[in-house]
Amino acid sequence: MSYAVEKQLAEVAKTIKKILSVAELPAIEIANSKFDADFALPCFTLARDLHKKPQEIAEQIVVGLNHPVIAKAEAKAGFVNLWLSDSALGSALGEIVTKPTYGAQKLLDKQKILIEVYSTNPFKDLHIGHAYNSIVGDTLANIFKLGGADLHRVSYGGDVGLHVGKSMWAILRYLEGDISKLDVVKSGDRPAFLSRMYVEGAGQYEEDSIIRQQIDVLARQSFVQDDAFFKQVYEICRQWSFDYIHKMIKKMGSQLAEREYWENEADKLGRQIVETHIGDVFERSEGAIVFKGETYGLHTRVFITSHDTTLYEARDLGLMQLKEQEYNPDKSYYLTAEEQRDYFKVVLKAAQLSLPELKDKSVNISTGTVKLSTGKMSSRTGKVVNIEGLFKELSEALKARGAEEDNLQAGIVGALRYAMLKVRIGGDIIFDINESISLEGNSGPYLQYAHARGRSILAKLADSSSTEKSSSSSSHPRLDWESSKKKSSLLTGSPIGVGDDETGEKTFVDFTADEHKLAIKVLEYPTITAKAISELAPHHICNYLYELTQQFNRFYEHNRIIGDPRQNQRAELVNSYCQVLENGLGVLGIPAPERL
RNA sequence: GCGCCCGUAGCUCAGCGGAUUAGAGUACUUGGCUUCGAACCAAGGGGUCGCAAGUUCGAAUCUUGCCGGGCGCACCA
Repeated sequence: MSYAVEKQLAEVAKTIKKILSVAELPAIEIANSKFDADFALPCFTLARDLHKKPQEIAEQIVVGLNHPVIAKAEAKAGFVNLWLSDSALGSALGEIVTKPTYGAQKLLDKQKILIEVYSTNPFKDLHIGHAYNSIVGDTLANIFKLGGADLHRVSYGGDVGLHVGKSMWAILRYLEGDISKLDVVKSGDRPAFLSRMYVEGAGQYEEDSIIRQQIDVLARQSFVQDDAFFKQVYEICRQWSFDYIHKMIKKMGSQLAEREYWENEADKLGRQIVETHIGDVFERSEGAIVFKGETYGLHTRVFITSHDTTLYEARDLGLMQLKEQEYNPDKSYYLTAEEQRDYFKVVLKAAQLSLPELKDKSVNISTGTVKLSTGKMSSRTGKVVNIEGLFKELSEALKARGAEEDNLQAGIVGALRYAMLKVRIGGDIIFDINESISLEGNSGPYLQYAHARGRSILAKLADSSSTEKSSSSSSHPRLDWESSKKKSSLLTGSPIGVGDDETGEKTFVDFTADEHKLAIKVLEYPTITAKAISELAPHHICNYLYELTQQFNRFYEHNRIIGDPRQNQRAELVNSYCQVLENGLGVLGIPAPERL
C-alpha cells in the first residue's frame, strides 16, 4: 500500500538525489517531536560518500530544493528539516476519508499465516496470564491481517494428560458413579466447580501416593478413553470448559479461532512421528524416547515417557503436522510464555529433522510473565488472579468513576487490552489493576474518551446542519456537514496532490500552525502500521494513538471548531482524526463507542 | 555451571539497524471550566540511560567483560 505522503516524499527524495547527483539517499524520517519540523533528512552517511561536512550538504540541498510538496526547508546541525506544503497536506488528508482501510499495508500480501491465538487447558481455571496471551495473540492476528496476510486463527487445547487426570479424579469422586449429580451444578457455577475439582486433584496428587497412582491411571484414560463412564463425564466437562473459554475470549474483545485443535487429535500423529524416527532423530534412553538437543546447542527432552505416554513435545510435533496438512501455511506462529522459549527451540529442531517438509515455517513468539504489582488485589487473593475476578474489579472501578452502563463493557475491554498491549512483547509485564483502570493519562479509556469527544463534535455539527436544512437524514450522520457543500476535491482526491493543478474548490486551502501539527500526526499512521507489522509490535500503535489523541486534545483546547470561520475545514480534520483513531483502536481490538 | 531474556526519572514504561537539546504516563507542586465532553490542557522539580573498557567525528543504541534480576536445562504443560 502506498499512501500519498509516502509518494510525496519519494518525489522529494528524487529531487534531492538530483541536486546531489547521488544514487542513494537515506530515508526521510519523521522529525523528532521536539523540533518544529515535519520531516528530517540526516546527511551524515552522505557526508562520508561525498567527502563533505553534513551541514554543507544540508545547506546545498536547502538551496537547490524547490518542490511544491515542500513549503519550507532548513539546514540545521547536519539535518535538512522539512515542512510539508498546505496543498500536499490537504490532498494527503483526503485519502483518509476515501479509504476506510486507511493504514492497511501490503507487506504480507498473499502470505498464508497461521497463528495460535489461544492455547488453554480445559478443566483448569483461566488466570490473568491466559488473558494476556490471548489478547496479544488476537492483536497480532489483527496486525497480520492489516499487513495483508491471508490470516487464519487457530487454537490449541490441552485436553489430555496429567492435569486432566487430576481433575477427573476429583470429579469422579464427587459423582460417586452417579452422572446425574452433574445436573446439580448450575451453568453459571460450572467454571468454579471445575476449577475446584482441579485444585483438589492437584493437591491430593502431591500428598497421597495411592491417589497419585489412581490419577496416573485416569491421565492415561484421557488418551485411550475406553471406559464409557469416564468418556461421558469427560466430554460433558470438557464442553463446559470450552463454553467458558469461548465466553471469556469474546468478553475480552477477541475473536474465536476458526479451527480449534485439541491435543487429543495431535497425540496419535505425534507418537507416530516420534516412533518412525527412532534412530535417526530420537533415541531410547532410560526407557523413554528422547531427543538429544545437545548436538545442536540445546538440551535433551523426553518426547514419549517410560510409561509410554506422549508428552507435550510429541503432541506439538503432531500439531505441526496437522496444521501443515490442513493449511499448508507460509508461516505458523506460536505464542508462548518465556519459560517455554528453550523448550520450543528443542521441539522446532526435532520437527525440522523429522518433518523436513515443515522447513522453518514455525515461529515462536515468547511473551514475558504477567506479574501483579502489590496492589490490594494480589494481597487479598494471595495467588494468581482469576480472569473473571479481573473483569469484576475492572467493572467496579469503572462504575465508581461514573461510566455509562451501556458502554461499561467497552471500557473494560479498552482498559484491559490497552494496559496489556502498550508495552513491548517479550519482557515481563507488571500488571497494576489500579493503573489499568485509570481513566487518565496513557490508558485505553483516555483514547476512547478522546474519540468520543471528537465524534460528539461531529454529531453536533451534523445535527445543526440537518435541522437547518430540510432533514433528509443521512445514514452517515458524521459526514452531514459535507452535504451543505459542493463536492470537495478532498473527497475526489488527486492521487499525488502536488498542487500544480488548482482546479476546483479545495476543502483545505491553508493550515494554521495547530491544524498543520494535528494533520501531520494523523498522516503518520501508515508509517506506524508498517512498523508494527514488520516488527510484530502492537505497542507502536498504542504509543502512536496516544500521541495522536494528545495532539488532538491540545488542538481542541486552543481552537474552536463549531462556529469558527474555519469550521468546515476543522470538521474535516477532526473527522480524519476520528477515523484514524478508530482504525487504530480496531487493530488493538478496542471498541470506539461514540459516547462514553 | 551452561543457555536465553532484562537493567533508562520514586514507580510503570517508550526510545535500541548510532545522529539535532534522553522522552511519556504516574506520583508530587502550581495554574486554567459563563464557550464544541476538565476522563482535558498548561507550567515546574525529578536521570552518572546498571558499571567499565572498546569501535566511531558522534553511543541509551554496536562489541567485550563485569555486577544485579528473571527464566530454562529428562519423563509437568
